[in-house]
Amino acid sequence: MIRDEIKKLVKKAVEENFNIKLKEIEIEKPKQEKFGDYATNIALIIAQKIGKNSKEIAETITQSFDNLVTQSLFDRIETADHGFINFFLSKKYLQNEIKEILKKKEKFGKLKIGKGKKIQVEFISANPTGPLTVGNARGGPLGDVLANVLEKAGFKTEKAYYINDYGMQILALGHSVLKSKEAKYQGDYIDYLNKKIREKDSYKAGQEAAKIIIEEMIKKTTDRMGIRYDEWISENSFYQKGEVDKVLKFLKKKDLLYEKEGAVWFRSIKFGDKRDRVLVKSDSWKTYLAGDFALHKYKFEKKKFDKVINIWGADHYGDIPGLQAGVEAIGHKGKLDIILCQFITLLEKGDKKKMSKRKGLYVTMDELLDKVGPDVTRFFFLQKSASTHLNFDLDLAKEQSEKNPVYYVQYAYARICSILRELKTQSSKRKTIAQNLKLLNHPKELNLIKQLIRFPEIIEDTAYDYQVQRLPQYAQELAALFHQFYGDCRVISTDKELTQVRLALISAVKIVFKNILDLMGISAPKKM
RNA sequence: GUCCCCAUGGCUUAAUUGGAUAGAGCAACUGCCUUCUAAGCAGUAGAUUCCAGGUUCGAAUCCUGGUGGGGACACCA
Repeated sequence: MIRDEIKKLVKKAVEENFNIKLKEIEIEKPKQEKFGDYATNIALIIAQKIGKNSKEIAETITQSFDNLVTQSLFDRIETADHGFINFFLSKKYLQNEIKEILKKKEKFGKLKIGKGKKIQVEFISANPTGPLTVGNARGGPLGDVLANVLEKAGFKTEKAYYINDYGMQILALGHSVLKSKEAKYQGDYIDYLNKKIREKDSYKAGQEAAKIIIEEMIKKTTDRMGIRYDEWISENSFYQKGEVDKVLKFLKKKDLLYEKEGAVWFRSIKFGDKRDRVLVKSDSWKTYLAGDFALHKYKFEKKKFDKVINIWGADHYGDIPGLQAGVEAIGHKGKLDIILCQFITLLEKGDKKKMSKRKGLYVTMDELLDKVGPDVTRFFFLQKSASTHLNFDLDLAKEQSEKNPVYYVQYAYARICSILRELKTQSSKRKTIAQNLKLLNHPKELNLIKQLIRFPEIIEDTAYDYQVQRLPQYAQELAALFHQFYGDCRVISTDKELTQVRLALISAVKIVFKNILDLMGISAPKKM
């Protein structure tokens, strides 16, 4: 990655010229072309530290790069007004990168950040008490794509769905299925389950119902969304295997449990929590948190994940300290990251209503998939950061689907395929890797290459900060640059050499499109 | 009451985590199809980034105080 190269160069230059040790250097992509392809603000940052003018510092650093310009990596390196240092990549460097991409193909962008490390992303994990709604499935595309990105970054990655098939909501489901007085859930699926289930015991009926809901409803929906889980983990299985009791015993040994008012409490205050948490209620049922401890012990010890990412709804915000305390207590501090997804507010005839399964007030993911299809659905959710509060209106989603940017991206891909088909009919044998890459001189061509070489940076940044919306954004930018190129530069022409290098260029663009679409789990149509 | 998240053109939103002139899409308006797909391209218009202070070379981003919306404060999950 050229960005890494620049990072190293700047770091070295600063350390040599100013005798400062630096941890990390930010190399950014300036918004404006005139500020170069890459830029660093390092001079402004160290100016205060060493009490010198930032512009002077920048100039000193820039001067130490003089020999590099001749190495043909950069056309020029400039210092700007405030002390920014701007790097302008050379044409030669850009042209040669095409070869690199054609050689690596689908492995282009593959990094080694996570080499030798196992990571798990757990997402959706909605209670098995009804169909998936657009609310609780919001984390689906996010988690799925985050896991894909981490895999690309070199981690050994797994995707998991945790099934809460133990506890009061299962009992409530059972009551609902049996149509007893304590029924809480309603809907057609409850009627269906009522007919199907013979079991008369409420809790057992609830467990049976949960199993059916997972198998016949939730799994089908996640399949339709294009999500393939590596593991469906049952909470109840931890009880059956005695794993929950084991964790409790372990904590007791460490003197982290105590009894109060007939319940068993966990001393989470010891780990920075504001209050202690109940693990065993006075009615002897275990709480959700107790199961979660067993779950995370399983994740870290049995499955040996070095890092676990859980994607939760914002309503679980209050549970974070308790779980983090537990993770620390069982000896895995710092290995758990939790991403909170903000809520989706349902707009119904202009009124805002919080979705509620119990009230039967929700839009199911299946409805959305029926109306707009999986590609639009995924793109729609991927574009929005997890912290965005979203107003959701099915009609608006429908309207937006018709003009969804996903088609813009897919259309670019289809156009490339179309050109490649056309070329195939014209000549059967053509070398893909061109010799005359220096013919790629048009600004639209160079801009396109600049975007291509950013692809690995997108993977790197997202692997660190989990901001998945960067992917659809990148894809749109790439598509825009391709469409512009398409407008100005004909690929197929009478100039055979030019045709050949442009063929190489669009082949590289195709590779990157395929890469990014695969990461997002969105189809790459050869025709539209 | 305490804590968390959010507020960006008419709408949906982004901003490389403090960087240079706030970037897209939709909607509106003007051009462009006898040449590889017009689901496209080129262009116009539209923003005091909720308000008021503060921190500094520099703020949508950080701090303080408000306003508005969502969420959490259980022996529910």
